[in-house]
Amino acid sequence: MTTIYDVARHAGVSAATVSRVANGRATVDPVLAERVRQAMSELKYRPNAVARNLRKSRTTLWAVIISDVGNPFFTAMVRGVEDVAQQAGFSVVLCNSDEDPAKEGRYVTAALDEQMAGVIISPSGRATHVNRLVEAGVPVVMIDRQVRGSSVDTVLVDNEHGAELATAHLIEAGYERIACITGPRRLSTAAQRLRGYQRALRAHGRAVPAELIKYADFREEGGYAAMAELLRESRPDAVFATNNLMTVGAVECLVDQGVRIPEEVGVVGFDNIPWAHLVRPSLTTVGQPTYDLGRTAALLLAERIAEPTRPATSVTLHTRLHVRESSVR
Amino acid sequence: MTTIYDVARHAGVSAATVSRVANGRATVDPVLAERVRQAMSELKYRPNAVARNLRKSRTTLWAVIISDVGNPFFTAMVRGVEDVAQQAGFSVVLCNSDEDPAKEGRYVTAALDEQMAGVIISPSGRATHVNRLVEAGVPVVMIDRQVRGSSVDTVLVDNEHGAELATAHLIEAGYERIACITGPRRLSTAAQRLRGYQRALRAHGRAVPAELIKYADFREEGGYAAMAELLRESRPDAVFATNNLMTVGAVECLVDQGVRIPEEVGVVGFDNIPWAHLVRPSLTTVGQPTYDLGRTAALLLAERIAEPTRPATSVTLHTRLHVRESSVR
DNA sequence: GGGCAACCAGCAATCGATTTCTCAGGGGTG
DNA sequence: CACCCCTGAGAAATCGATTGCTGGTTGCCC
Repeated sequence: MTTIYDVARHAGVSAATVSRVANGRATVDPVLAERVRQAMSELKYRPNAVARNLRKSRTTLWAVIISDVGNPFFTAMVRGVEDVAQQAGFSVVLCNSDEDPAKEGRYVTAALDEQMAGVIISPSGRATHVNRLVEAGVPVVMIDRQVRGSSVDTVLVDNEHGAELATAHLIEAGYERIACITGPRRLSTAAQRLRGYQRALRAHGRAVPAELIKYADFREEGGYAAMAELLRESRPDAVFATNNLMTVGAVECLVDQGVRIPEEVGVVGFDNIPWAHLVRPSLTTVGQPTYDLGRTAALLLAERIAEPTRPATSVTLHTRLHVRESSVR
Repeated sequence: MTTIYDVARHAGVSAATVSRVANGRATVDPVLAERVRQAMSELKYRPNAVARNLRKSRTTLWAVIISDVGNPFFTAMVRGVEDVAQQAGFSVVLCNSDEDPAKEGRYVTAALDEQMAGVIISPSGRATHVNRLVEAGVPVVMIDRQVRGSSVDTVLVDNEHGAELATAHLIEAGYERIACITGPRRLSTAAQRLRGYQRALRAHGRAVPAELIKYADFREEGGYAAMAELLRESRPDAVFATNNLMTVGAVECLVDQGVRIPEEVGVVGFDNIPWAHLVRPSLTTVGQPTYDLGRTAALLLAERIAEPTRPATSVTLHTRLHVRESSVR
């Protein structure tokens, strides 16, 4: 590999001058600068990023810690992050925590050790890991989920409102026993969407029967199992599932058991489901602006890096109900 | 941040000794070692990975360069890579080339600058970028696609065979005018799958009419457009699409135009399609062992890092035809 | 008891770029 | 004409960890 010293020798200047030229510092004689540029291109010089990182004690990498790379919701988000990062001169390290706080912790540690320039995290539990980053002075943005006890930039959607719309829609479509399959209690999205569901029921003068609420794991299997339990125990005539994978699981269960959608059971899911319109019946969903969620988080992170002391802001983006066949009988 | 010198001072030893303890070198007196460990935990010492990287001139990061994070095929693969990487003590940087050689080139440059320990790449075009890595001595594994003119470890599936099975299945199901929507000519997967299609036709004594072959872009829109053209120009009664997104696009087009599947047009797609069984009619696909593709590539990369001079190997995994409703009338 | 080997800790060099400090030289001003 | 200021380039320190080399100590054997 050619180093800055090789270039310096070749151009007949010192390494300091080469560095100055490479970084666009103004204080270099144009003639010398040209000679340096010449040498750089002749030797195909590329600065060693690791050495630069050590000296500057900061890299050009962002860590994006999400809980499931297999979930299209998160990858769409990552795409938004990546596009902004690229623009701003950062690369994105994607980390998959699998909803496991220990794994999340390991990635946070790695982000600290590697001196990442910033972290975008969809926290899978308590505030501990996020706080470690904050305490170390690493710029952080929380995305999709929030966690109590940390004041950091946050990008969310109006979960409660979206869930309320979805549930109200089912009520207005004439369903009576509307169940809710929600996610792990520790996740803010699960809690908020459940709250929206409850609020809609109350607003329509309905009871909120505990047996119609199931806590699952935000995965396909969990949705399937929860739906199976519901069918066995309390025979709902509609179900609101609080994320995409659980919606798919619930539908699978209904199909397997020969329950007709939407005639016997109406279905609404939170999150976009890729090709929701190809599934028969097509699925009614609460759509989220996933890409923009990522974009916004990335923009916030870039701003925080530029201006580390400014107060934390929280951005809420809007969801939209897409009514399709699965909820209209 | 506490450095190795802080620990050394606190434990009353030299930095060298701390380093040796931290790296588990045997040549340290157990008493001293214990004192060092004590000091490390008291000061919450974490070695600075960047400094270590500089000294060792190599990191613990792998770059995985794929052409579409939005495609579940690639993310499933990444998951396989990640699990192995984690085990072997590496972190994964996910890079999205978007099928754009220029963007791919930028990521390769970044991988070189950052001294990544290895690269897994699904090359989007010519050999140039892969060769830059090889020439720089960076361990590389090609995945999913191959590129001529580079001898590097490769993990593929039996594309031609899978395509042949798919096409033969359509022939045996009684379809007469079987079209093929394939991907960009420069991609080996597109070429091989097309070849399998042609071979199956010939093996059954069929002509291979040029008007039934469309080249598209491996994306949903491309599949849609190609299907629309086919319907307009040459009225096929079946279609074989060579990747998942184009299959979805083709089906959308058929649905939009009110063409019944499988009665009027039979459909088989290459690649798994998430929830293929929920789509009505459920889609017949050539399934690939995506997770294992990633796993295998990661294992090869780990081996090559351990033993850089061994000859390049090429692993071919097997596809499997999943017959569902869309191809049986 | 002396000599030699083995062991082990520390010094100092090193990785490659950045940046502070220093100093030379040119130009301007009194 | 002398002095000062300013510009710009180079020398050297620095970031934090690793590692070859050196030399002191201990232990074993004759």
